[in-house]
Amino acid sequence: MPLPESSHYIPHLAYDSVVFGFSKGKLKILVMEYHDTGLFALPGGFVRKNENLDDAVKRGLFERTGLKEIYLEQVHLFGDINRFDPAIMKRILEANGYSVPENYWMLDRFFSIAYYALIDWEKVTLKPDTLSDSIGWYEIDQLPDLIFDHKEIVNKALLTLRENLDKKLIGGNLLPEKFTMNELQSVYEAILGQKIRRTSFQRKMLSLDILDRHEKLFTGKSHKAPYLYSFKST
Amino acid sequence: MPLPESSHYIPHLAYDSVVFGFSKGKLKILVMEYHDTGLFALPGGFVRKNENLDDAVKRGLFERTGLKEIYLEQVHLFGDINRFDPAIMKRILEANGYSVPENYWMLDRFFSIAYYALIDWEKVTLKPDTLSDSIGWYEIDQLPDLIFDHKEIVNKALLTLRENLDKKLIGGNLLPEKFTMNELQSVYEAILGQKIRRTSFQRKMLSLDILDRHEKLFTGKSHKAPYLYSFKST
DNA sequence: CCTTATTGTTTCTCTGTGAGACAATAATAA
DNA sequence: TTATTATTGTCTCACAGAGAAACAATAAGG
Repeated sequence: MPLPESSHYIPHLAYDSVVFGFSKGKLKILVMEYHDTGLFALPGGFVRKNENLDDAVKRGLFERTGLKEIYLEQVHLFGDINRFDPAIMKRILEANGYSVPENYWMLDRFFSIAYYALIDWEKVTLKPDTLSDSIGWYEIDQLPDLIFDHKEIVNKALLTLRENLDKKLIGGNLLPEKFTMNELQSVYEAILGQKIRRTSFQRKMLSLDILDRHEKLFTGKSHKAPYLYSFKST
Repeated sequence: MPLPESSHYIPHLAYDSVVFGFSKGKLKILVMEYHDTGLFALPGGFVRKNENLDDAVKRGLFERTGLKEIYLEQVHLFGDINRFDPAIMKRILEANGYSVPENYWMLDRFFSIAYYALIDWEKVTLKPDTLSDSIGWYEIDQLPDLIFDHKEIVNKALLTLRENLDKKLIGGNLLPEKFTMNELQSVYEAILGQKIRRTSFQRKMLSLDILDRHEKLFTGKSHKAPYLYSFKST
């Protein structure tokens, strides 16, 4: 596969996505590792010249997760001069066997538009892109060192997610169709990074009138079985 | 003055700023009118190749308002293909007497990063840029037709401002150093677009412990004089 | 049938807000 | 000087929502 051509993409503009998933009570994000470099980064990419910005992000996420319908929110455009380091980009490309021309476009200054995505962890089929040999889930507080300002991007995305937690119905995007109140509470706790009072949370969620109650979930444990809930479709 | 050269600026990326001011009880924004076109637009500009994004926005606002220290918040990156219309840009340039080359960079597709700014209306000295013959204040609900998607940018900026109203201490940036509780309430009402209960507002503001109370303001009206307040510096 | 762990609900308290009442007061009119 | 008027600062009462804890229901195991 040849090096991507400048003529196909908008120069100086990249996107980086913070893909949140939830499993085993922990909030996690997707991180890629580039071939033979030990460098970790957020899944990102470039915008084609005839492509809407949002579509570019969706395309990148589809290629890596197999998901077509993804909940997306824009976070911030990072545009400091020093956020980008062409030496690192060159190292990544060369580690993949490319010989990089002197003024190759991917070594220029880059702005990055950050998005966060919320996905149901179970529905994902991970696939590394051509430059990387792994893509995987990392707990939010156990991330490896990330290139450029990607750590800052993660922090800003998490902050934005927290601010949106009450305004937008976020829980549903990180859980399967049906879930228990306890699971929903765990999602909120993982996002906020703190414990929530069980009874208050249940009362509030039920009073919002956004949940449908379904059959009970019998887990085999020796105690009362919890109800399953789903978010109302309308 | 020659046409701006492509080599000095980041291609495909512009910024547009929604500059909020407050006077006579109304929320207003700055709008420019381009020479001999009848076209109105938000004050915007381009990012120099060796310039931080935030600095570019500050530079543009300084040139038009004379203010160095401006409260800025990023709003959104607008990146749909169809948001930009090269014909309009060509018309603006030609109305200014330029002959525009075939593939001139300013006719390319543009992304626009939107910011809002909050300024003290009294401190501003307005100055149109070279392409426009006027820059002035317009009430938020009496804007002229704006080019491209600038109306949408205004709406999004206002929405973001509302969401930030409680989190960030916004009132102080739109008022002089000292102000009455009534003036502060008017700012909140103008931003929210609805009346607020006087007593609740006063009680809440005072309980937040963010205001210093100063001397009374004697307006000459025949009623009790209100106190002046300022935001605490720390 | 009793125990255990967890869930769903209820109760009590405290805080903050909506709504309105009331007192204070700066200038004007009598 | 005194009464009037408009607006401000404060207080009171009612109500809604959240924190904290108690209590009842119940699925499985012993």
